[in-house]
Amino acid sequence: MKAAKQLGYRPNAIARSLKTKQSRIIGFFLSSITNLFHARIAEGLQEVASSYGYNVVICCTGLNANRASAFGQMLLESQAAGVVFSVPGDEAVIRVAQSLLDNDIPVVTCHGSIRIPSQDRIVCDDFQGGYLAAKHLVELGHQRIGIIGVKDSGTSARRIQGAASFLKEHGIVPSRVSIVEVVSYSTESGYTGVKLLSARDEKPSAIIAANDLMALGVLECLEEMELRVPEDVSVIGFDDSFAEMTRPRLTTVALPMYEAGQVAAQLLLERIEGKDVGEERFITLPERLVVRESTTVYR
Amino acid sequence: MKAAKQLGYRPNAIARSLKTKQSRIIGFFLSSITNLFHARIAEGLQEVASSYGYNVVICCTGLNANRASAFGQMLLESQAAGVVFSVPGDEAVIRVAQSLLDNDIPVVTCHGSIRIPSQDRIVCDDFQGGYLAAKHLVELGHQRIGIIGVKDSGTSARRIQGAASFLKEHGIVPSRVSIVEVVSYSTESGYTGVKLLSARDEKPSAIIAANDLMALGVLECLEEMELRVPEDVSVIGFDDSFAEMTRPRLTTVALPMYEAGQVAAQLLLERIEGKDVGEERFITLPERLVVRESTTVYR
DNA sequence: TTGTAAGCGTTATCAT
DNA sequence: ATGATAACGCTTACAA
Repeated sequence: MKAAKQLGYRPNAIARSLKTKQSRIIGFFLSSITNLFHARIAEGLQEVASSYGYNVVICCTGLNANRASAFGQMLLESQAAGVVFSVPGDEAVIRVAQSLLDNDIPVVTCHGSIRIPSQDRIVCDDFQGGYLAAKHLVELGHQRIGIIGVKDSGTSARRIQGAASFLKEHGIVPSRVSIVEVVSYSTESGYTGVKLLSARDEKPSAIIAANDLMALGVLECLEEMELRVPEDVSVIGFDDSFAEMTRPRLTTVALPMYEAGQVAAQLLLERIEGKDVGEERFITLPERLVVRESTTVYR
Repeated sequence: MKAAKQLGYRPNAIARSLKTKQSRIIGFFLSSITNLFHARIAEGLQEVASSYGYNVVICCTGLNANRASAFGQMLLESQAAGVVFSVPGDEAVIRVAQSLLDNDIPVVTCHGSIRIPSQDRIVCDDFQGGYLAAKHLVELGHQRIGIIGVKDSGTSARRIQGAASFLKEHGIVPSRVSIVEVVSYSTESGYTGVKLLSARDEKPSAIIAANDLMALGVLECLEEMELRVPEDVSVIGFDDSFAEMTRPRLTTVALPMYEAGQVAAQLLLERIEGKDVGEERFITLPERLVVRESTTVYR
């Protein structure tokens, strides 16, 4: 040992990997690291991965099938220890995940499509998030609630269900809650959502938008209609992405992405190290209400 | 070849690396991937790296010395092909970069501290960015310009120099440009910057803030003072981070971070593949003005 | 052109 | 306990 230290000996991880038939690389599939959402997952993932001596290599697919396949190929050739997916369930991605699994490489999805074959899954509790949002509004005295959801989005649907569930349980009369659906998670959609809502009989005193981007559009439309936020109508978003940057600052439901990344690493590492965990595990993480300036008591 | 295909042969990258004494891993040092700035670099870096068959592993130091050293160790043991630094020049980081270099692993900095030993460096042209901002304002007819810089920041200083340089060249009388310095790149600092500016004799009709976060604070303070943006005063930021999200949307100077990441990869790859490039290369990338809603013609 | 063998730096097995 | 040896899957140099 003394001689080793004197000579500045450093073990060669490559040689070790050749013998053990496994590198200490964890692949992370995401569409773009530029997305705050995925960046938070990546950070949590890398934190616990590196505390265990594993490295995470980012695989930004840009939703491109060829790129996804190339990453899969590379991960296979590099004898990756495990991989986590945080992407939509495209054909190519599904094939990649399957071939990884076929080669005994553990796979978990973190906020990824249910269509991706994987051993463990981590998701956020959308239902509870919606529930929280509605609860907040009702506690502030609001009775007429508008909800802007996104068509064909499971996440949006679950958020709406959660909100509707709370509203029903607490005696808010169904005719006073208006639900409209728009086509995408965008500022423009939030804007048109408000237009749709104001065409209804009951004008809401509070609006739940399916994410922050849409809430921004809501803010904009409301200003044009000369309604003040929060004095005239309260607004709440989801994600806690840039909610600190809007004026008024957005009240929003925050998603525990950093924690999700950590949990993903933990579960993956257990599989990698060969722990005898059960079959498929399904972890759902609680969401959290962040109250800022866009909501206030009714009247 | 036919047999290989039939049997589903896949070359083993580990074995190859053992022989060639070099893995196809590129390390990327950054404080946090959650920072849009670095995320953009990472994306550019990864894009060209993977087109050459290299993988990038993210090393989020959180500005922590131990973590930085651990990543350095790991990169050495993994026989990393090269590494790029995009972090401040702390003691530990400097030591890491030096030991990498000592082991013949190419190192480049991309928007990193000048104190970090490295073969090539990529930076954005702060001076030209400041120049562009001032030019835009003057072309809109503004004559009384306020500039809010950040103390002890080289970037901020260069931006101010660039702006001042344009102003001087184009006959704006020096007494009409007010420069104040605040302590940090934050919303609060932007806010106090405006207070400082309005204590001066010449009230500016346009304000240049050292980044978008500060510009947001400027917007806020101006609103409190019942000055409209852009009708009463024009505001311009730097970075193009969340400039699309403010109301009014911020005119800002965008930094080519994605491109910087691509260039970093290119230069690094040239070194890795043993091309005979010169000594230290110093690339400075042009910035770009993005005109949105917070600036308009004077009066 | 095709084939054979040595060696990269570990880990694991087997004698000592 | 300690030490020698084979094997991991590739690349490369050299021989046929």
